[in-house]
Amino acid sequence: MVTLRDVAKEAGVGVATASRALDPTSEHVTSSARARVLAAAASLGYRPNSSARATTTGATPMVAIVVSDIRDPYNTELIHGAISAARERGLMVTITGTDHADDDEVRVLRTLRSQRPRALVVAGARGGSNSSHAALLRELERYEHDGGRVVVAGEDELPFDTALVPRREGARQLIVALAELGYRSVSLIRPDGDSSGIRSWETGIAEGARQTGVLVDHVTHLRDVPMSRDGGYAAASDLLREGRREVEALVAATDSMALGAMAAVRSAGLTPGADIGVAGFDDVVDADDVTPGLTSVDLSLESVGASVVELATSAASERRRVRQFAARVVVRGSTPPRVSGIRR
Amino acid sequence: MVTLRDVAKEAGVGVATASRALDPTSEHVTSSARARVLAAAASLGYRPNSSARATTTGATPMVAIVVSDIRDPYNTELIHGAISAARERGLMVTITGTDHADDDEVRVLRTLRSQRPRALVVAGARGGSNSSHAALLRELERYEHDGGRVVVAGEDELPFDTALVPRREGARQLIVALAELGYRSVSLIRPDGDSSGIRSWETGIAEGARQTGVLVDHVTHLRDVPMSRDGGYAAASDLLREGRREVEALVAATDSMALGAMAAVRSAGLTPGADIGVAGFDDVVDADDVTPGLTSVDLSLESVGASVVELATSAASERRRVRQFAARVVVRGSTPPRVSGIRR
DNA sequence: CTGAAAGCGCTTACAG
DNA sequence: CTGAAAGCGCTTACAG
Repeated sequence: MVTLRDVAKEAGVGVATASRALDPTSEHVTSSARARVLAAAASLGYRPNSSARATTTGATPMVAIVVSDIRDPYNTELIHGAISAARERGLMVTITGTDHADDDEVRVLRTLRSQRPRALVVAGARGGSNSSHAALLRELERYEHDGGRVVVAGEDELPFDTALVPRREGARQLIVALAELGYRSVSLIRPDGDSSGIRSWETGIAEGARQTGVLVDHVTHLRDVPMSRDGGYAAASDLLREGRREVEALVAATDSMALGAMAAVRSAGLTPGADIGVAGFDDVVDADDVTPGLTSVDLSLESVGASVVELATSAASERRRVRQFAARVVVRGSTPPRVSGIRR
Repeated sequence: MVTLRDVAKEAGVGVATASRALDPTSEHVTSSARARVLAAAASLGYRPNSSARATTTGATPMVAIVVSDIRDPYNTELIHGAISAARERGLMVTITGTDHADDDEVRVLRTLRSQRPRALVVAGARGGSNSSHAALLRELERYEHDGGRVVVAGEDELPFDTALVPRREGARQLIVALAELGYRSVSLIRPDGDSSGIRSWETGIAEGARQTGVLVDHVTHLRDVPMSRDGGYAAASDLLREGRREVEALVAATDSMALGAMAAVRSAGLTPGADIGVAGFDDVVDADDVTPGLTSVDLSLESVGASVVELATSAASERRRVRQFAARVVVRGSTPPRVSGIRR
């Protein structure tokens, strides 16, 4: 491996000068010295050893992102925004998946501390026990205490700089949009367990309901269902079997649950959209590819991802910063206009 | 930050002993010394500085993966396999996206060399010019020459250890499956441009055709279409407009193109499946969520991802290793059985 | 088995 | 502006 020493020798300067010449922000170099060093570096194919640089300066050019599952398009969208923003700043992004295990998250964080990343990004809404929450918090605080930066992407639930996913606002807008389409009564399809993301969504739904007068059936599902396509299918099946035909639309907490609900509607011999509206949340599935297209809410996840990197790299501020983003309802065929509560 | 020195002092041993005690593979430590060091490390919350370790040993605990677009489920599946395998080995995975720009890939690789990752994984089939291919190859060889490992995930087109995505075999099996379902004549929907991935797919299709006697219409599309849903829509629309009604199925190079093709079939007033079969490739979309479900080919991408890490971490072998994986056709409603060429 | 010492490749006061 | 030197936090022969 060619080292700074080699470059310095080749350029006929000391290693200190070579180091300065290679640092674009350093001004204490004659331009001729800089030119010679740059030429030497190029001809030798020199690449600074960033580990060595990191042990000297204490700062790594990495931002570490912890997500539950890297296959989830929700996370992927966010990560994509982060990678682009990181690249603009000459940083690398490291991804770790916890596979949904809460305690694993703590373990992963501990491992990550070895890396001394410039910032640790925790993505996704937390649910789960208070004890795991406390353990997580302790680990993150320890990290910040050691001079690292912690940034949260998702909910406003941890005392660090946060890029907020606009779930509440998005859910509110969705109900408003449905009201404008003529829906007067909807039923929620949601996973069980208590996650902050779901809470935000419900809060937004309730706000929209209050604002528009839309009736929201906060039915407790007959069985516990997971946040997945199958969960949506199960919950919607139960609901339809109960025969709550006064419900004009199923409003699901995620797109995948909504897709499951659509399948359930079909299994019940009904047509999604025409007979009963279905709406999702997140707009990450290729909602145009299902039939009918799925009405959903775009949560600006790419911007959230970019913001996370911006927060991580900007000068630490004395007070906690919280970034807001816009949500946007995307109406598609799964929620056609209704005329005064009567099926079209 | 607490350092090894602090741990050693706390445990009442020298820093060398502390280092050995913390290394599970080192045997030259009394178990009592080790116990004291471990206790000290735990109570101090010590985490080894992996940059420092890396500058000492020259080896980083990172595997860097370069993909075109991190949002592509194809890549995501592969990355997920890699992350899991990496975690088992105590390694981290770094992701970089090139956003499909070939020369960007070279630039990214150059940046990555600074990181000195244990291995560089290049994922995805290459297309493009010979010049960019040459530049890429040069960069990778330089990296290997410096003692790094290069692993390719995708096609057999670069002279490094390779985990092969079973495109050829998968395409062959698909045609065989279609033949068994009664299809006698299919038309290909493929993107233009010349990529090794598409070439493999076509080779497999041709093999299947030879084996089964299925007629493959290697029609050149009327216009250039991209490898996307819209591309599939455009190509299929042209084809249907031409009125090649003797074609019994559209076989697309990717799932997204197939979804576009399905939409085109519908726009033409036909029903996908019942009137004309549609098949995709990769099985990464939630093919169950479209109606009818999309017949596709599972390419074992998660295994490919895991294999990449295995190749990257196993002892370097004097000869190049190529790993093979199985493909599996998943038949769904978009290709119902046909009775002797007559529509059911 | 153990510790002092050298060395990994950088950066950055410190004196010229 | 420039270079010799110290130091970042580790690991690992080298002598006990």
